[in-house]
Amino acid sequence: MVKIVSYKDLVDKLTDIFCEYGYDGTSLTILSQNTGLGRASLYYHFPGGKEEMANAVYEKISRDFTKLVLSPLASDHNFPTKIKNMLEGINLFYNNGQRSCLLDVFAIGSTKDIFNSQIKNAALYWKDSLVKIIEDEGIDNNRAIMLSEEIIISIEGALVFARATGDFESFNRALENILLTITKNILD
Amino acid sequence: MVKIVSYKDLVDKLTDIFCEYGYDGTSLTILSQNTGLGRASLYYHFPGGKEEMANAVYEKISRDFTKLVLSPLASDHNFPTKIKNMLEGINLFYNNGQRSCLLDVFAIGSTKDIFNSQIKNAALYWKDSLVKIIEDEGIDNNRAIMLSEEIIISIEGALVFARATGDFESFNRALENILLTITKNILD
DNA sequence: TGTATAATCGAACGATCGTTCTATTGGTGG
DNA sequence: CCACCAATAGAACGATCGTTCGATTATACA
Repeated sequence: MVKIVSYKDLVDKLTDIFCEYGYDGTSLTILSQNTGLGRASLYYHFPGGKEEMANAVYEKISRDFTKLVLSPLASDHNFPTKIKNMLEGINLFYNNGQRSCLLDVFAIGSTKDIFNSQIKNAALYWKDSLVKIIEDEGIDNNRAIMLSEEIIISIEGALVFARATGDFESFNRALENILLTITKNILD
Repeated sequence: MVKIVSYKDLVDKLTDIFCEYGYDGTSLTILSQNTGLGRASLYYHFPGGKEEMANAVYEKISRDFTKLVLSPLASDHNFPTKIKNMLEGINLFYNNGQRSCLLDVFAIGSTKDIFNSQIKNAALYWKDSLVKIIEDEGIDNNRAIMLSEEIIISIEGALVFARATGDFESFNRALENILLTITKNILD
């Protein structure tokens, strides 16, 4: 186990734990054992307890998503490069498809109502960003919306499929396939 | 609330509850309140307790999935009809995309290890069924595999996207789009 | 080196967990 | 009408939940 020596390490570890057990399935005992910190020590860093830990994890992955997935779309590279960089960011964010639970953890159980609107906003912002750069390539709005949804759907579906089957190489294949399909559809 | 008058009604209700709260998030108190049955009464029907209830729910949705999604693929209709019937089954199974949690509930938390292999088998069997009927249309194996994965990925992704955004009409649009794309790709 | 404070910990709290016990109700066949 | 059993429910069990307390150790600065 990687030794925890900083607050960042701690949040990283908490992320792994919540992903593995889910929010409701993660007990303070599990958190204590897997971090190596006593229960009271966890409350020293997060006075708000389990909910504050989940918030810290959510904020971390929210920042990661913005940095790795959204910011490439806002760069001034050409269209294929934007998509390519986004897909590479996706691969990093989801750890080659092996970390598909990031969304599920917060979309299920006690945390559902808390994070629902934030997840919705993130999904819609992602979609709008895609629509925008596709329209910039001369595609009309309706078709840009359709293509954008197809991209996101393919990515999320590839995650679900990879986890369900345990075939994580299918995730990389799916990402490559998306790049081929979208550039072909746009730049025909 | 629909009154529970049979064992089937009870399992249906349990399915709704587990979907809403997740396995770990579903307490006996919640189960008792939402079914209208006392805690001990639930144990009369399910001596194995919470885990047996989850098993009953899983077996129910497993039967539903076989009946609604898999059996259309094994029918003796022509190819487009098979796909069309499967997609209609998907729409019923997932309740117009509003019940996307069916898989997630069992793929996360305490139930993960129990149902992992069964979920994997179901996903692979689904894929193999698709590969088989696509090959029957004269498509070579590699391309049939690719197309099959694309279909499943699009369906699962559409579920995730619809739930994340709350836009459940997008689910129906995605299903229609799959039907168009696949029949066009196969019967060109 | 002494001291303030950051960081840790085990123990214990009340509440709730899943489960079981004992008793009571409702319907059905003799 | 009674006897039997399916089905119900409330109360209580030990265990674990998330949380808090009091006290101890490590660290950094004067």
